[in-house]
Amino acid sequence: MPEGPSILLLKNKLQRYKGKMVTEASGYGEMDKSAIQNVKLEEIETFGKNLIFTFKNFFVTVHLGLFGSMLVNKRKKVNASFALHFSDAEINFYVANTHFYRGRPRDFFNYKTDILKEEYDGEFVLSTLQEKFADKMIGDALMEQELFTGVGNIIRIESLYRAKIHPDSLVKDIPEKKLVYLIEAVVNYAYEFLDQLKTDSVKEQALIYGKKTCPKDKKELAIGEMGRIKRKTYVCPKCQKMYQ
DNA sequence: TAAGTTGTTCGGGG
DNA sequence: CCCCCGAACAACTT
Repeated sequence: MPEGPSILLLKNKLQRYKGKMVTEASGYGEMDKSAIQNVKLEEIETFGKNLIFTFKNFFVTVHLGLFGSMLVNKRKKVNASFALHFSDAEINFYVANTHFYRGRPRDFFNYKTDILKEEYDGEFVLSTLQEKFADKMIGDALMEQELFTGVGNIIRIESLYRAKIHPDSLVKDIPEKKLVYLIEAVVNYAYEFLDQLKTDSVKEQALIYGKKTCPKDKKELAIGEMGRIKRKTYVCPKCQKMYQ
């Protein structure tokens, strides 16, 4: 279910639990939950596709993968993999991967790469992209969470279309101006995605993701796996330039 | 009904 | 030691 914007939306929904006491944690996940007992939930944050629950000396990340979901004060038939309990409420996660960290999130995660954070730094992303990912195809590089934290398949497809770049173009062959435009398009579209989630219209409003033809000239899209990554890719071969 | 999917981790081989 | 790739995992929709 989730790319970065979906996780940010979940975070926003949970803000009312900030400052509340967590009475206990449960779930079949293997993470040690013994420290999460009668502790105050100090912050709820995100980093890319991770939801972060911050306590005084530790924090827990929750990642929903492809099939995960969250319910507040409701339960599914299947067991939760992780749950936080309050005196009068509960947050349940299904098919979620969790990690326990001692310390603070900022000491572990580089907020400069998170497409939905204030601290996002497009210049840092650009220079890292050119230095460390020059020989990769841009369609693959966009999925690297250490560089484009929070980008998933939909944001990848849609931002490449907006920037008119073919995903199989090597980073080193793409003019810097185009990369700058792409990096801006990623963030702009991520915020559009966030808005569209509120009306459940992400797929409807996508320009080429899940579509058969290009909205510009109604020509057929190329659809299939491209690059190294095993994800379905949508491209308009006419609009999106292959740099080489 | 079987296939497809907004994702990551792990381990083996090169 | 690093990179690459395939397998594994899981639940829900069409």
